[in-house]
Amino acid sequence: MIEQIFKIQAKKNQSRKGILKTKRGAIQTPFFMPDATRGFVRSLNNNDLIDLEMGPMVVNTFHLYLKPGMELIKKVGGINNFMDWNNPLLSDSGGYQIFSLIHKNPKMGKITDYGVEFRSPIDGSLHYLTPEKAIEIQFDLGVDMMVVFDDPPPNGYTKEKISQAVKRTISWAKRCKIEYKKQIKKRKLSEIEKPLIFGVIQGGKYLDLREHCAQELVKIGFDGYGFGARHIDEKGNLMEEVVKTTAEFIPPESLRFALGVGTPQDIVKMHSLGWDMFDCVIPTREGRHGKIFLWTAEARKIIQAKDELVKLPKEFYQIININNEKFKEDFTAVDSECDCELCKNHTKAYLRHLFSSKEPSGGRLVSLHNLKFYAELMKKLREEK
RNA sequence: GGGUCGGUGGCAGAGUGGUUAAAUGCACCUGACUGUAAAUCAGGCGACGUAAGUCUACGGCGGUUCAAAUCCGUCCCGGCCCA
Repeated sequence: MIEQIFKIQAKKNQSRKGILKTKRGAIQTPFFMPDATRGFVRSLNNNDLIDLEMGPMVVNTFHLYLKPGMELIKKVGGINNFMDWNNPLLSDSGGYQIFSLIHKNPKMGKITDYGVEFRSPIDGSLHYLTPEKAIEIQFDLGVDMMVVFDDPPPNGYTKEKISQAVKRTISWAKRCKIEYKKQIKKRKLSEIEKPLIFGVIQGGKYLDLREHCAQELVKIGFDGYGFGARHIDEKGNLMEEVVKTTAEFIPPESLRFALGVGTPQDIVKMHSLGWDMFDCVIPTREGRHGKIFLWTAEARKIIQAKDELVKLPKEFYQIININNEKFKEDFTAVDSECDCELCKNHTKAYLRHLFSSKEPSGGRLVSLHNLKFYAELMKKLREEK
């Protein structure tokens, strides 16, 4: 009998809480992973991330394969060693780069049913990624959780084109699973040592395509299933019905990974609809750009009082832009109730000065604050009765 | 004192008769960012007006011209060279 890797501890309506076991330790769900795409969370260091107690991070197959390259990573015994990071890691497969590089700019590569030719954003050189190769690289990285190579089309594509991407995603998922088994055998990995693997459900806004994709992936069998492509519409609003129904296509005992999600609001909503894992660049990227996430006074009270977060008003937080002129002579703290490095030590006026002077420590301070905000949010979701 | 080059929007700096409210960069203001080609990108940036538009502007004043930042005269200011 194989030990259960994901144990649901509590379930309320559709949202759930549980414990996920990985080779580098257990993780309570729901959780949010900061993106350390190239082996680092921009502007932060390991101690920052340990202090935040967020758990795992996300690294990227494509970016690490390009730089520093797999030869070097194999030499140091994997990406955890290279990063000096002993907590779990999840690697994304490079599938997203089909969307972010090629679908957005066809000059960046070519997609075929067999694999994908990428042009390196670093030096323009050509690289070929197949489902098999993406899996092999992720084994070489030595991560705890990996993702299949998938094809995430823009939501604006025709149903026919999205259907084609679904077909490709399913076929690639099969090849990934075969390669996954092959690698485990080849590397003689035990049940405890083997990484978890996630399928990714595509289908855009079309429920029948999502359903078909999910069914086929479940047949192949994965430890968890991701929501692929964008979960929001052109206006940035959550595609609630699609997200909700897709979760229902996934067996309850499997993990549900909302890739690239998202805003605090989207995370809360998707968790309430049955999703367990999240990752996004928003807290760090927007942090580097001067956008600060702040609890409203009311939400802060609820957070501290251990009330139900879902009962919060729709706007439980606000975002300020520290670059705005109105903060020029604002000598108050960003958030007087927050105990992060930024809020404890600096005024808004000083932080604005750091940004105005293009001093990178400004972006670092806000990234820290924003991740703390996300950490508090996730903790709150886990504490919900 | 003589010669010479020059004075353009917050700054730097193009433009040498009409296509110029004036390139470009910086600064400044605002916005975007969702499995990171992003310490990036987009828009705005003389005044008044929602707008069409109107007015005021290229050191000062005065000319030439249908038309001047651009040509002429003169004055003021600055750099360099000579005495």
